[in-house]
Amino acid sequence: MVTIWDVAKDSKVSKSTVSLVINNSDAVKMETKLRVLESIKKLGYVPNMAARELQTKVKNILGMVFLVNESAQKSHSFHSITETLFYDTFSGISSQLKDTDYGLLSERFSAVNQTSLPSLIKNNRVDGVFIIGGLFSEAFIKQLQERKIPAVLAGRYFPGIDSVAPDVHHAIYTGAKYLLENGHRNIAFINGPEQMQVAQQKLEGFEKALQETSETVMDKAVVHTDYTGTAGYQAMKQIWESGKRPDAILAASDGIAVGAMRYLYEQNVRIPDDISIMGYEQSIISEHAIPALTTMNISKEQMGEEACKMLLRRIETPNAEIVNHTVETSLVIRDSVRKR
Amino acid sequence: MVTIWDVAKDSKVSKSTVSLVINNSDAVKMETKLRVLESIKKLGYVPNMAARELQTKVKNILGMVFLVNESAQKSHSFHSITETLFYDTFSGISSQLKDTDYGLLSERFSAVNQTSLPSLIKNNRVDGVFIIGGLFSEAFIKQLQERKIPAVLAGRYFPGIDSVAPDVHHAIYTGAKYLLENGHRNIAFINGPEQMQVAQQKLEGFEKALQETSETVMDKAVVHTDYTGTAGYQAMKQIWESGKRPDAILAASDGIAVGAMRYLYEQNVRIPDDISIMGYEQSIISEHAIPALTTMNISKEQMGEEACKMLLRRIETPNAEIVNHTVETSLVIRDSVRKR
DNA sequence: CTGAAAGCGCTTACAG
DNA sequence: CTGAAAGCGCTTACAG
Repeated sequence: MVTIWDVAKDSKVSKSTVSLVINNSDAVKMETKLRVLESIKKLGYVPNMAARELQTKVKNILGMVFLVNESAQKSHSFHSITETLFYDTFSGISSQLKDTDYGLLSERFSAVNQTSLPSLIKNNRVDGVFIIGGLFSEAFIKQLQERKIPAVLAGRYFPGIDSVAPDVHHAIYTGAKYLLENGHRNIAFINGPEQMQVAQQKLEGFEKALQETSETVMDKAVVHTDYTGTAGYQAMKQIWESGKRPDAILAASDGIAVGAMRYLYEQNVRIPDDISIMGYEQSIISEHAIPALTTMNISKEQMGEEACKMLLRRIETPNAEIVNHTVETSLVIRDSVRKR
Repeated sequence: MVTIWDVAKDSKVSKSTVSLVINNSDAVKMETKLRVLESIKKLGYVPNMAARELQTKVKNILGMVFLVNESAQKSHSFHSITETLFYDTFSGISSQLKDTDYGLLSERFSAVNQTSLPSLIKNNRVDGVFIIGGLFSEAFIKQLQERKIPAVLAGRYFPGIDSVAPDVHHAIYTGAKYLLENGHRNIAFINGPEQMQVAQQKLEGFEKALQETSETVMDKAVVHTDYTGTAGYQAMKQIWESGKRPDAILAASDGIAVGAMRYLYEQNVRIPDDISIMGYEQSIISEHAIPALTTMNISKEQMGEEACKMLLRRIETPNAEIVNHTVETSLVIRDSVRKR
């Protein structure tokens, strides 16, 4: 292995000088610098990260903790809710890290039922960490804070810690509004699990949109379920069998939406001819649904980018004020909603 | 930060002894060992990876290079082919790494048009590397080999280097066979890009199945296209407009299948009543398609697991013989194929 | 502007 | 079974 010492010898300077050159110090005469750079290239020298870290304490590695369910079910079955959050956020972070020296270390971790920390953090392998997804408990966050490791949450807000999350309330509001604008007055809202804070925000967004409509809404139905295809299917079935005939469905996730579409398909109800449907998340399945699903884009990739900027900032200035960032959402109009 | 020295002081032994304990040497008296372990727990000592690496040269980090298209398009649009390969392989590798000390460093990299290596490798940050996906050139593999870094390919075979890949030929053969068994005799095969080796294997698998049928196949159509939804849509359109009316479609990817389904949907052709369709890959979109898509499971997660075992083995014994592993594929029967 | 020296926190022969 | 010592490849004051 070629070391700083080999470079020093080759360019006839001391190790110190080589080090200064590597670290782009301007305290080196241009002539010397060039000579050293020459040797570096000639010898194919690559700095040893471990040696550097031992001195500087900076690892140049960020951690990405992807929160998953304890029950390690098949990653993308019809029952799954993880969908493409991981990949999208990863892409966002990656693109932001492209021109830095940081590497990205990833770990799947279940943070709901346990108070321990990901080994990434426990073993001190990262300078800072992204927590992806909402599947964490308060205890987990407390642990994280005690560790005093720079961290930012991506996907869910939590007080007292940096976070980036979509404006859930506004997103659902926008979706509902769109349905209303298209003449739908009998809307069924298939929401997420009632006990989750996010579901509450979604409900409020939905209600707000309805209230702003001057014409009275004829009917509405709100049902709570999981964010999965199967759950959406069951919820739709329940609505249908209860005799309700909404003219539009607002789903709290693309998974739910597609599940509902499946049920309607089986009942020979045509979308959007007989009923309009609107998803939430802009995941891969919304784009590939038939008909293509109109949905809300919650900018997961952008969330990753933003999270990355925030973490880098936090590492630089550990005591800066906590920031809770909200990411823009937008309507993605495709083929599942029709004017009534 | 608490170091080995603090532990040594606390348990009244030398640093050497503490080091031996940490590394599970059996050359330490049980009594001493216990005392040291006690101190470690008490002080919350965590070994400094950098210092260890500086000595041992092992980083305990594996790299995962995810091959992407140069044209950095939206990660999961209807035009995308990456789909869930990344996440599935990652899951497989992760589960295999769970009980080891290895961390997993990831990087997106475009390896088709350039001969440089991922920075993961260039900067010497990993002990070994997974190359995920088939989007690499021969030059890339050469570079990799010159580096002499332990590496295994996941998703595509290449001579002279460890690899895990599905048995493409057999998978498509099985799919075609299934269509045949269901009485279909007029099958259109929408294959991947003609110049890709994989597409060639797929074609052979398809042809083989047809040849084995004693009854003569009435008609068949083979068209080549990209592995995307839009490409599948266009290919189906082309077939349809040419006047062909196959009774079954065999698609070389779930993306293609769903694209074709979209076109058929627009033509008011019912699946599977009027036409059967079969995908390939068992990606998230096949499970969520309406009707749910019958497809071939190419065991991406298992591929990740296998790749992981292979890489670990390769790191242990660098000179062992090259192995090219083939992973089992299986038919996933859902709702898009009907007996004729 | 450049060099000598100390030290980061470990591991690993080598003595005893 | 345990300790003293060297050394891994860097960075960083400190001299000059």
